[in-house]
Amino acid sequence: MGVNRAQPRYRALAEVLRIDLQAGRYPVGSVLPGELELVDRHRVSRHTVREALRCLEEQGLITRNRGIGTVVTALESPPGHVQRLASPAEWMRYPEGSRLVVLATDEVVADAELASSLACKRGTHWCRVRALRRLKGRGGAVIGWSDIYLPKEYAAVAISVGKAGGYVYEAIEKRFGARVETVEVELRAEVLDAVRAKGMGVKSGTPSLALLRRYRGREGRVFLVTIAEHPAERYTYGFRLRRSRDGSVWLPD
Amino acid sequence: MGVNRAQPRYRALAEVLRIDLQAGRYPVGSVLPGELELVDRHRVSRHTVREALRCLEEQGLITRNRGIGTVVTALESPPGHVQRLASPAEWMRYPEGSRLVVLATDEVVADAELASSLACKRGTHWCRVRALRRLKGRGGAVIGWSDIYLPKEYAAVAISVGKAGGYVYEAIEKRFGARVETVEVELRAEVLDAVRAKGMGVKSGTPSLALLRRYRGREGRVFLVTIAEHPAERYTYGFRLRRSRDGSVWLPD
DNA sequence: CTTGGGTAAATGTACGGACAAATGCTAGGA
DNA sequence: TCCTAGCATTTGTCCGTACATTTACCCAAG
Repeated sequence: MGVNRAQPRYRALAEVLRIDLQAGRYPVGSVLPGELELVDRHRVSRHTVREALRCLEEQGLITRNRGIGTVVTALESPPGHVQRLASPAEWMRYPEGSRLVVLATDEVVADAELASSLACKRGTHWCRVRALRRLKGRGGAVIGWSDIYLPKEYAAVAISVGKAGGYVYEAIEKRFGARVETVEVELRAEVLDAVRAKGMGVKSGTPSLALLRRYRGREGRVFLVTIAEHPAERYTYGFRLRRSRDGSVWLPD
Repeated sequence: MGVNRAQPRYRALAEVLRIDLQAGRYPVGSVLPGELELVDRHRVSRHTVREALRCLEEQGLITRNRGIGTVVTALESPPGHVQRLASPAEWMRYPEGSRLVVLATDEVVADAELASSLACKRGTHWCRVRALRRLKGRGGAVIGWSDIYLPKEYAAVAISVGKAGGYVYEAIEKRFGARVETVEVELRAEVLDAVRAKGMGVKSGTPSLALLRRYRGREGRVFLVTIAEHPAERYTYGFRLRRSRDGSVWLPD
């Protein structure tokens, strides 16, 4: 059993299924044959089938739903050049850790631009917490400016921002019994406006990394949006990836 | 068996082990008890133990080595606030795909600044390929500028840049029998210099997302470095994450 | 027509066993 | 001394089985 094969069976099966997928046999949104069906077809154990499906799941090609089946979510990743790295990555790791220092809490009404960022209608009311991100320790350097937007009904958690550990979204989950299902992240370069530049003590017009995170619940409801600005001279984001066992994906190191 | 538990056993075990780790019982670099040992200690099957270890592996806390054992690689991620998202993420997905159009290939000698980017000594010689990234199709918009640096001994693959699909690092692997083990990614905001601004047809001084990727082989040897610039007005990087089954990590959607 | 329960189907969890493959170490021989 | 063969240890792969949990669907009762 399992002697001297170049590739383990589950990986070979994953490869076969991936090729089937990309050949159009199972379009996006369709349901793959059940695990037991695959057991019969390929004459392997269910364990092997499940390992194979796990491979495809890690590559983001399928999702598995109890009671429903295994659904195809993508056929493949577009052949970019060097760009496309399927990469588990820690998002935003600060050297030594950092903390938020709240500057102000107020209520704002979304204008056109803000509405686009918050994915809401113009005129919607939000609770906004403005804060500086500093390195830990007395007099720690300011490395960023965060604006945290909460829907009015969650405004109560505003006071917990900057308090001891834990994420804002976790505070909302705990307090209101909701659950964040997805996060949308947007990243772009900007030049700092005067207010934020002054608040962080850098020159107005400094290039800055703008990082937006939009937390959504089950039906797409927006729970929380944070917009962080990091001046180039104060902060560079970096991480390292290593190859997974089978070489198909990149993992954080 | 397995009736009405709030949490499956493997996840509970993962939690226990994670707490042990963070309590300092197994310092970074140390070897965890073997799987069979954990089977005895916790009175569960090896399958359950392995699932638990897989959880910890996905969180980046351990790595498992056949014949050696399970090694602790991290105790935890520093307690940021909203920032820290353990997140498998597709890195750089362009809308509709894009292609590289090579502008020039030349040889450069690393000055102090470049040496820092390329993680080499000053005075080292590199083969540099300069290229524009455009959306596909005739007259596709220019969305970025890439500088690709190759060590002199790999200069032969320079001609394959921009040619049909596949990554540059894969070309190196195939041609020279090497294997990329890790990738370091650095991200920051910059203002474009005159040359690149002109090349992309934007105003000099435009804010730009600078993305550096440093590919390394087994002994840390640098195989390839790419530096991509994306003007803010031309490109925003975005992706979506969803929660993993057990809620411990974020996966690409 | 709506609501409820029951059933079938699908994946998830968990147990058991066995052998393969990689590594580190040791003992023995050249 | 050095090198190799072999052994013990550890994780990887693969098989089998059973039951739990979730979901979709049908059908009967109200």
